Amino acid sequence: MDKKTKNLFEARAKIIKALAHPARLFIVDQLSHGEKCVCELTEMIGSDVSTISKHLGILRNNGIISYEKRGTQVFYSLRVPCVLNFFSCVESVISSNAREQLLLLKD
Amino acid sequence: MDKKTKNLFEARAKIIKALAHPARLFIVDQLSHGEKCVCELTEMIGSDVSTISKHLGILRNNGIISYEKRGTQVFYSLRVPCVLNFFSCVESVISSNAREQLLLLKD
DNA sequence: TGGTTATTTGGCAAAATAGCCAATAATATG
DNA sequence: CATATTATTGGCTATTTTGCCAAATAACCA
Repeated sequence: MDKKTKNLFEARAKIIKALAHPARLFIVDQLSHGEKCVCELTEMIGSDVSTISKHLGILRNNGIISYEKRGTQVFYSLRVPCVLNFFSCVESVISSNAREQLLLLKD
Repeated sequence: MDKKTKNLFEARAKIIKALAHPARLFIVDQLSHGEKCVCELTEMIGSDVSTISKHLGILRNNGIISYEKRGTQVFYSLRVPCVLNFFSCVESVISSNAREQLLLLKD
């Protein structure tokens, strides 16, 4: 694999890795319904604020979400809505796996 | 976040995590052109066979690829082609980030 | 059967990730 | 200004992931 190809796939993996966490997927899902402040997301997820802030930082640094500061609050929104397309495919993988499991049980 | 929601997003993250590695993305990309044996993928990627085999195991265990044994070789193929849709979105994130970088340089 | 090739598995050390607490920064408000 | 609120950052430990080597497994062939 030449260097250029390697860089390409590393860049792609970096973006996907930024999404590869339950809390971060939940955040993306929530932001698809409109902007949310850190406190709202923290409330919903139920981890420490610092933890949520770090998750937001990962999504932000990878250009998946954007933010706007208003007063003491920071509001995040989805910058690249196409990531929502991931969900339907992931869902089909999950149900396909479940069907496979059922088939195996029949043996 | 209730338990059901938590489980849902954990299941989704597990699938996405399985894809979140340069070598594994490369494998998915290659398999989109047709089945490949472990030796071919190993040759292309240039890591140890055992490393490639473990990557394949992760994709396989998450239902993203399937395999068929023929003789001493094992041929892998893409089980859920919709994961290829990820690439175009990821690409748009990357180019959007690049444009953002350019804007920042102008300041 | 013995040897060869292809692949997987076990085990280990290094690196990356996650999540908490404490400390800091920024802004609003009395 | 002092204090409260909201969010980010630093630092730490625990956990997970990665990738190599060595060993085991499987199928083919002489």
